[in-house]
Amino acid sequence: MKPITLKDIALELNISVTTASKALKGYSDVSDSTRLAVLNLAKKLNYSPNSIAINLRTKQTNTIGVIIPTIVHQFFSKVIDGIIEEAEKQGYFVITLQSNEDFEFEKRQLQLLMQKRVDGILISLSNHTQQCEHLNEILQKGTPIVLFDKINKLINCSKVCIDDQKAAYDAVTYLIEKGYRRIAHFRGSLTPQNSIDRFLGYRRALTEHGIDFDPSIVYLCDNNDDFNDGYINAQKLLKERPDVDAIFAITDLIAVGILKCFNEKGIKIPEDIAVFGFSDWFMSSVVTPTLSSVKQPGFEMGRKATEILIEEIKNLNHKTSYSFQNIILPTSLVVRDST
Amino acid sequence: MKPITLKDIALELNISVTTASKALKGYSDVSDSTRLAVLNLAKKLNYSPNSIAINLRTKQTNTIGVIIPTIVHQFFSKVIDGIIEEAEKQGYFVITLQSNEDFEFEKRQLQLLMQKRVDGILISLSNHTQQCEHLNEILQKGTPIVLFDKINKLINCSKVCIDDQKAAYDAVTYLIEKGYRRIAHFRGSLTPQNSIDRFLGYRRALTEHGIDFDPSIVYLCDNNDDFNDGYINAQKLLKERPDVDAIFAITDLIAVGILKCFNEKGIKIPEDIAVFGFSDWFMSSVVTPTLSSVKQPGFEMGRKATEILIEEIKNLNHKTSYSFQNIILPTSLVVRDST
DNA sequence: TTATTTAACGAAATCGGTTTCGAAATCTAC
DNA sequence: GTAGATTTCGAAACCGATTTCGTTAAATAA
Repeated sequence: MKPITLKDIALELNISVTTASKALKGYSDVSDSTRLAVLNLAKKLNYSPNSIAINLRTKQTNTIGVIIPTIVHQFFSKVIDGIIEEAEKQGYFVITLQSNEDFEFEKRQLQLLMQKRVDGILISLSNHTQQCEHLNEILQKGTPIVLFDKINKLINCSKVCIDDQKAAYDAVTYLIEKGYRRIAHFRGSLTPQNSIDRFLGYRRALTEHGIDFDPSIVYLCDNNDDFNDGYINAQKLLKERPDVDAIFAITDLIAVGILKCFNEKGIKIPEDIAVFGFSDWFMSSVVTPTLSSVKQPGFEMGRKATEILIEEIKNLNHKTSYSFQNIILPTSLVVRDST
Repeated sequence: MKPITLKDIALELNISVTTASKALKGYSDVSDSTRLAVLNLAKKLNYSPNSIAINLRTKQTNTIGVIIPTIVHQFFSKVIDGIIEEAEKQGYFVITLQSNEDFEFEKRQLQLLMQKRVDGILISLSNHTQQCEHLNEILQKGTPIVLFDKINKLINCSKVCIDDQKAAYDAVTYLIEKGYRRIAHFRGSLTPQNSIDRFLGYRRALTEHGIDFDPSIVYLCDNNDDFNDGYINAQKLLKERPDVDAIFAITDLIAVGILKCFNEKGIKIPEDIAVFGFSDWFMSSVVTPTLSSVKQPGFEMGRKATEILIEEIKNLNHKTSYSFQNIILPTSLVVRDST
């Protein structure tokens, strides 16, 4: 019932706890005979060192904390997958918390992780996070943070993300090259950086290809991940602007909402109107018609962010200096039937 | 840079660490003046007790471990959501690991969690887990385990799951009542209990409604979550058994694979053939036609399993006895256009 | 005045390891 | 045979908090 401790081993072999510890850790000032005896008994008793005791002494928990807006989300679950895989490879555990896109919640979760004394933190900011004092405080305390996906350029730490503006630019450029001219944008809420960047990429693609930017065909979807927002705005667009021949949507969920509306109204995709999504959820490959989308490397983003974070943790331990990294992961277009 | 400790507070106030600790924990043998001084200084310095030190002394980590086959899976991410929410409410952290449906991996992950000294473990068994010694060992050591979703009845611990057989029975009964007679089953691999149970429910529904069970229209999908398995077997079925008028699929992913095949071949759903899925993924509400499915309460399953686990942890701490619980959560049918 | 509470505090042990430092015992060299 | 080196070990401090137990001084009771 009670876990085996070094004391048990020492007692059994009539040696000190010190010697038992040294034997297991390969110190040279232990005779071969005692070392062997300790090793054998440890194996026999299935001894496993109390990691909490080690944590206390080394001030390391081998644990990293992750905060994401929500876990029930294809993209974020892929990120978590990448995080867990890389962390495990390097001997770290992962504690996941959700911010529910709420700034106060996010602050609280960071507090909890700090109390838990995690070695480092990975975070994708909530859409309502404008200030960054709560993150700077933690950085000052010497706990490394790596931002991913939804980042804030003002925070002085490593970051892993995609180039949202370029990705959007590429998608819209593709539509233009396909011959579409009246391209609407179903944008996300106004404050998040990636929502802004995708909009900017959309606008730049238009202007650079000699198409006037028309703000009246930019529809606002307050919630990036609510397919009803896509559905409802699609109805609106049909009434208001029948001249639109393509839509670039901020997310696949919005795009799928659009598809549903069009399917119900008997509007042909992509003949009457084309639809381009963003994120390449699995769903997009099975809806009708299959949805063109921007492929976002979720797994790799999680993996890379974790790699950088653990690197920084180790550098801090060895007191070697390092500089922050700013990784932009490549995206690509997945062209399907909807365009 | 360095976290504030009790020692810092004691030093500053010229009192002992003991008194500082007592002041913070509300002991009565501390004068009001010193108590106030400690409390004020603690707040001023933003003192937060070192949880690792407390963990070491109390032998509690306030952390639970979770092992699931894969996190990139709508059902499991909902379960995790429920787990995290309930755990957080009760002051626990959650460490998530994946077994990748591999028995050896599962064993290893359990070892890791035990080394980490988690207070309890939640696990959904991999499809290749037949033996249960690795779990019994842990239970003997006094670490509570709660099985969920993919359980093993032979393991003596609490369990939270659905009645797969009844859920399948209900779905197939619905099809029969709708007038379908030649109902095929796209079953999952042969060993997992829920795969077996859903098959048994299917068969029982047929026989109890006077329809002969025909093993030649039971198609094997080795991987429950590979929609290609559904796609390929659907092609096979079209060639071999054009008389089939409905399919009950083991998962939504398989069902969506079937839909894709039928859509491509121009087969009308549900007129020519109906399709019923299982799990009610979000995807099912947006494919064409929308897919009827069995609603599986993922969030509630995670929440309830966590509630039971923490209850057991607390009972163990207080040395009060308790008995294992066996919770069967209700399922329901979500009827859509595919039937 | 003496005996007995009571209030307020701190030394020390504890949790389970790690690491420094010193000591004893054995061995080598001259 | 003795000085110095080597081998092997363990006492003690430490990580940071908790808790038991004992001590001192003041307050109360007899």
